[in-house]
Amino acid sequence: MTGKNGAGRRWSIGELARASGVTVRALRHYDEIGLVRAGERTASGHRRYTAGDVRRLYRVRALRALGLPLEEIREALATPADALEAMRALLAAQLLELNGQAERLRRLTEQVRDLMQRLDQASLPDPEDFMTTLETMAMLDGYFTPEQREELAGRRAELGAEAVEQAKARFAGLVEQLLRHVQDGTPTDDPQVQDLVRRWDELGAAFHGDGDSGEQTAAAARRMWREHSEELGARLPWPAEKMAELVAYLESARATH
Amino acid sequence: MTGKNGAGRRWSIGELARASGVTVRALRHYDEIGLVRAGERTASGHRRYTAGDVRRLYRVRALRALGLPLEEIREALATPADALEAMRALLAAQLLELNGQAERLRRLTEQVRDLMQRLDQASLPDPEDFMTTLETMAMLDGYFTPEQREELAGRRAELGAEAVEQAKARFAGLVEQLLRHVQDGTPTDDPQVQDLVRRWDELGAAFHGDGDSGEQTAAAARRMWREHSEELGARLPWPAEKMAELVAYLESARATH
DNA sequence: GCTTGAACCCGCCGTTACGGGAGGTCCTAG
DNA sequence: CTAGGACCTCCCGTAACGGCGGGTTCAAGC
Repeated sequence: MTGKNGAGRRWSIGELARASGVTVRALRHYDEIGLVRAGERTASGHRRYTAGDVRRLYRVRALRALGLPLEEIREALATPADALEAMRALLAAQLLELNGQAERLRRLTEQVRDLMQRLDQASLPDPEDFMTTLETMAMLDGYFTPEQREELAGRRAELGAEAVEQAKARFAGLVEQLLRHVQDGTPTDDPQVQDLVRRWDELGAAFHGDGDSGEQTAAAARRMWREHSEELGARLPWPAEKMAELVAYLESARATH
Repeated sequence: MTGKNGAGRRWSIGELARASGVTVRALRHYDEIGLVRAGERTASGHRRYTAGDVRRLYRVRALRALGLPLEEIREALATPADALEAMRALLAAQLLELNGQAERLRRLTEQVRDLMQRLDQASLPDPEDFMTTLETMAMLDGYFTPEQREELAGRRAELGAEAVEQAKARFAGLVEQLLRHVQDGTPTDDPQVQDLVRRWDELGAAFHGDGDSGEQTAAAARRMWREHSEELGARLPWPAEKMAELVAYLESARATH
């Protein structure tokens, strides 16, 4: 009787907008990018949407509500055969994507919470301290993977605050002694120096962990020190250039096996 | 001795990019929007970053890594006094934001998973069926709040698949009987009609739930039927215009108390 | 001093999914 | 016949840069 597209209701863009809850602007956008075309136009150019167009719009909206980008929706709807298979693939991919996003969100939330905790409990009086913490965080970002950062944070929590303070004190002692050797020009293969370096590395290992992943973390830390000794040194009670020398001295000492 | 800004190292934009891991383009962008300005320029216009600029960059990167928009970072860093309080507020707001995003992600994931399940277990052979499901989902979106959708899904799961099928069958019976009354022109206050309407509403209540929230859900459903009887009716084994009439008939019957 | 390749400059277009506005045309009711 | 909606087509703006193109400038080697 009636041809496939000949008869049936038509919707103006405004009517369709009201019926579907999509804005007129968005409908025009979908038309423009060819996602949901108005099947017909009046002589004067007004859009006329057919029932088929309306159904397509609803499909698009459903997939959009799942968070899919318009481009992927178009591709999925463009597959006439194997439509179900395409959908399965699309949804599976989206599920992966969402899981990834959830994971990133989890990490971010964790970091923000951690930072707030430091703000609340740690050094109350000095804004500079906190700012410096921020700066250091950004540096760490470039060198450690998220997993490594998580491990480091976990290990610090595990050791406890007083153990960390104790380690810092021991670290300060090592720095003082080593700086004196640097000053005196003691050769790096001197047994005393080697012993100090060994204790330094052991101290670090408590934070980096052991085994292969611990070694990678330690390597990342060394690389960071090598490339940023100035900035990192500025936070310590010794002059930055001294720290740079010290880092070079340490590397040299380690190189002598 | 040396003035506050007179001495000290300067970084070219490329050096700073390599040292910080930020791209040259991003650095120029930060400069352009006034977020991290190069404190100096050479006579020919090349950017020279001072140590202060570098520190500011690291702060910005740290806050950016927490997901904060550049505009908020600028505002937070612009607060000289009360910097810590500003940080606290900033992070607290960000935590709320992240929680909101996580919640939306959870909902999306839930929906995608649900849809995949339908794809896998339900009507395998017909792509049209699934597409129609999609279309219906988009309609529901406009009428039910996320909470209502969740409740509806929960109640359906709770009732079980066979109970849902049984309800559908009873629903079909009611439609047949009511359509006959519409055909015959039975007045809507006829006791038989009123009884059918009562049974109809009871059937719906099993899905909508009871109490105030159930009534709101039911009202949303009625509104949807009123405004979309054509499209929804197209999925049922009765002609769409018959369903539109039926909806009007039902409304009239309910209006006669 | 000159050349040359790398580094740097600025300005502009593109990305997503539309929002919003300008300026003009069309439709329908009174 | 006129008023006021509804509709049309450009076009700019969004966030945070990426990536051109075309033109200086710098630093090192000869």
